[in-house]
Amino acid sequence: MKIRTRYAPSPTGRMHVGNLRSALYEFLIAKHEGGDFMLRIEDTDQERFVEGATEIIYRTLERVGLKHDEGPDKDGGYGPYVQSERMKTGIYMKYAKELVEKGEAYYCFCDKERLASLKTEVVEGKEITVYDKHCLSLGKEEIEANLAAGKPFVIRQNNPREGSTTFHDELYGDITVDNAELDDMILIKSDGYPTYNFANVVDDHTMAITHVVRGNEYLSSSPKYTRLYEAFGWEPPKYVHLPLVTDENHKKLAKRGGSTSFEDLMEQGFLAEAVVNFIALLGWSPDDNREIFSLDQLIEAFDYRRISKSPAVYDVVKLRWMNGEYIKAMDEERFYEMAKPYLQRALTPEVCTEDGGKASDAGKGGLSHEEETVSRLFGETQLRKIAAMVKTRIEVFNDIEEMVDFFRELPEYSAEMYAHKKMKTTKESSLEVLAEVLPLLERQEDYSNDGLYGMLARYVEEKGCKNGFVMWPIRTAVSGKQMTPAGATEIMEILGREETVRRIRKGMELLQNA
RNA sequence: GGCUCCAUGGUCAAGCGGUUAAGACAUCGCCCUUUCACGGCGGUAACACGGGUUCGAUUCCCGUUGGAGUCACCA
Repeated sequence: MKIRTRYAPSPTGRMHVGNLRSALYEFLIAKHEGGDFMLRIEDTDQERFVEGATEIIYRTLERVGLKHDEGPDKDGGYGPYVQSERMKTGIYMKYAKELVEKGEAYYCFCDKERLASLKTEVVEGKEITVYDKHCLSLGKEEIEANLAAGKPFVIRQNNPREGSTTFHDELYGDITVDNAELDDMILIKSDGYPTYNFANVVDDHTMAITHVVRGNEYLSSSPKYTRLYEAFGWEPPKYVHLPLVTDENHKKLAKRGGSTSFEDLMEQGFLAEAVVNFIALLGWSPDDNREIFSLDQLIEAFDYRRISKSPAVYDVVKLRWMNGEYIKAMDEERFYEMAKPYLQRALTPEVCTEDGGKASDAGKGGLSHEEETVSRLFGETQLRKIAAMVKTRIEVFNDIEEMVDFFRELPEYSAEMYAHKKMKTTKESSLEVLAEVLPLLERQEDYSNDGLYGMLARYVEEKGCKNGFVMWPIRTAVSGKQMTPAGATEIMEILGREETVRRIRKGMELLQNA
């Protein structure tokens, strides 16, 4: 039988990496065996609904390449695919009533006050209530009367108090729970909407989902679902509960708390492919030692039996590393196009960016003011050179700015930076070198990297010292940085003679006053 | 607290009765080098504990401890 899986998010905000990983695994499980993957929007909670959240879901799935075979925008004959729309068809109420008739569910008219009086204890700030089946004993007439009077009601599942319920999970095996543990959960809310729990079961069944894949926070409520399937006389789907993705404190990843949403990651300059690759390995590993996988390779390799059972910490440091690997592997042109906006932002003089509005207003067709300035100071050729320097050294695009901002403006730096034990340089030796090199630079005709390097190499030879002895102070003077994405002469080539000379003079000044 | 699940280095993890217990990230050191980085090489670092079962347990069973999840008219 063809596998059918679904991703069933509720539109309540951005997608965090845990959600995204569920979607990915659901997609992979289906696609690995040529099955179908569908998208169902679970918007039964009108209060938590966030405007635009559905669009975020579409955009994110599209961006990472998880194409759904069926969904709100792609009817596969099992629609509608949005729960609020399904509700209009009366499907949930119909099934709920079926259960009521079978004695597997019942109307409940208890109000908030009565429910509150049921609260037994407070544990870790959470109130624990167990419904006492009070309304189960209501007579038919009473129920009819209440209904006729328009009294608000919910429909509750009627779980047995005796015995136990067992369900099978593909990863965790058989799990058995005493029925006494099963609360009579609400199926239909007083606003007429189904609860997640109920809608889920009805939809998964009516949409012919074969594998229910979800986070293992649902593991403990699964017996209730199983009871529902049994009550209906439906065959339960195969369950695959996924190990949790946690934060560094080993707590379940929450929407709030840290920037763990996919959108955040994109804003920080991560690549969608790298994120997908990384989260695929959070809870799953291939049967070899490979770590870099494209989505297609994942589909090929993904055997869900190899999903682990223990939770995985979401480690941004490793994600950064992996992103860096993807950046290094990118072709030059694509990298340049992606890096360009970051470079421009970093290289544009403050004046132009101080007022963002102005900067963009200035662009009357063609180049914006910002682009104009950048192209004047750092034309296309220069930009490309800088991009190439930075490519193998960054992990995320946001790293660019800090790495290249010195091109725009020499930062304040300490004279101590000139002293480097490994290079055997001191402040004195540095001053001497700078003073000797300055006239050579002023005279230098070929101001290319090669030309400059050749000239300095001759100077080094005459002086009879090591390369670094000369290069270190020069690089320090022209960059003012401990670390730069390139060597001294490459930097000089980009800065040009005038600016280099200015910066070296400044360095000498700094050393003289030190 | 009840219930459920989980347990190999700091992190991701391989292992599925007999291994010098892989690999990756991080970290440390060395080499390379026009600093750093990149790259190359190497090091430190783990089977939570206690009982069984077995000729032999990281691996199977039980318990302990620890961690997590869950206990809503949220999903």
